[in-house]
Amino acid sequence: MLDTLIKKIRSLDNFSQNEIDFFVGSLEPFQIAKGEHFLKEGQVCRHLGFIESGLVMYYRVYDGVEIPTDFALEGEWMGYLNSFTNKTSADLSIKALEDTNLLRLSASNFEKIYQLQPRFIKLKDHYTEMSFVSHTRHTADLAMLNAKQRYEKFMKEKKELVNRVPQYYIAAYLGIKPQSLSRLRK
Amino acid sequence: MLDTLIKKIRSLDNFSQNEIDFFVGSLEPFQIAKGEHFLKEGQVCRHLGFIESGLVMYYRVYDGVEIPTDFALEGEWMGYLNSFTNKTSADLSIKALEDTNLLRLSASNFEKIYQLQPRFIKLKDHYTEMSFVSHTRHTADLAMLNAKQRYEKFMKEKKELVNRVPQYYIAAYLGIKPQSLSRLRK
DNA sequence: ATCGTTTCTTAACAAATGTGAACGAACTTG
DNA sequence: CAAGTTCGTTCACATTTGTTAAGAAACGAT
Repeated sequence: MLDTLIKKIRSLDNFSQNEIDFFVGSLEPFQIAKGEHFLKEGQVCRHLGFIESGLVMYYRVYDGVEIPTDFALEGEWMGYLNSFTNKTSADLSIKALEDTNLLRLSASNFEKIYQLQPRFIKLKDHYTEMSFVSHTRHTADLAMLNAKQRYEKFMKEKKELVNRVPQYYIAAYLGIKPQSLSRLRK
Repeated sequence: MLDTLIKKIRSLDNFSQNEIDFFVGSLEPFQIAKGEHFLKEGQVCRHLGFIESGLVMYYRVYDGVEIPTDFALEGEWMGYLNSFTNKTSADLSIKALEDTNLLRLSASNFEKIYQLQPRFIKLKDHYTEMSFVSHTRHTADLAMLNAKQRYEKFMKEKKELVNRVPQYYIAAYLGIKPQSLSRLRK
């Protein structure tokens, strides 16, 4: 999985082996047990994490109901960049839906990496873009498609999640009641 | 309106008068007529704009239908930061819903400002955060609230927009058919 | 001001989604 | 393994939202 990470970094810019090594050396292994939080609403996000294995959910609590806004799984970065960058308290939470192994990068280590080679900012910029684009897509889906279409699109585009995320979270993510999702599945 | 802008910038960090002057001097006045585009899908966003007067809409086209994802009005910054920062082609468009006056900041001028004082990056970081937060809120609203609740929330929180954005755009933004919105208004 | 176009409203009906309740399956915990 | 809990399914019924069509109102261009 580290290969994947390095490949991803290289694809962003032409970093030297030295720089890559320094970057990788700044990561620390970290585990989150299923159900535990990586980030809680109100906290400042002090790390980004590269997921080696497992699955996490970003969510917002609305009237006591957890509404997922995104998911991330092995081979992807996770964390709340706004909070990480601006040190503002997060307005959403991130928790593990499975036991999850991370390579964690602290804000202070990111600072050092940036001092060494400012082009590493591209990592953040790229990740911001990915995350923003995926969000506005989902928003447009919610605004434009009916429940059935949203579910079909989810099935088609998020195959990896279908059997790993509980139905009721998928339902909430799609803006559907669990019973209705159950009906659609027939 | 320039006062507002300067106040906003000062609120982000303790910039010197010199730096502020340099920043303001990098802006160029620019007009967009109602219906004209500031950015079209597929283009790279080469400017940010501070809106002096007017109103613009960010939108995505879905099956020939324009789905607004956000609005911006006088006193606010506009532009597609992902595209601006990463020089990637935009996956959404921005057009004026009213004749709009901007102070425009080009990517190359932003570069110069950043050379002078790297802390100006906070402008972008802050703006990214605002925009991301407002998006995930809207997403959660679409997923969680029914049409009536979404409309009521919009009426309450977006008073400035209610009478300036055409109904059918408000409807599309809220994920409702125009006829249904009309019914709700009674 | 007039004509043509676009936007908004209304209504009847159809379709989709929510609600509440019940039940069994699957998963935890002791 | 047993008991308790959570999760997923099903159903009947209520409510919301979409659809189609028509006309009224507002807007723009000549």
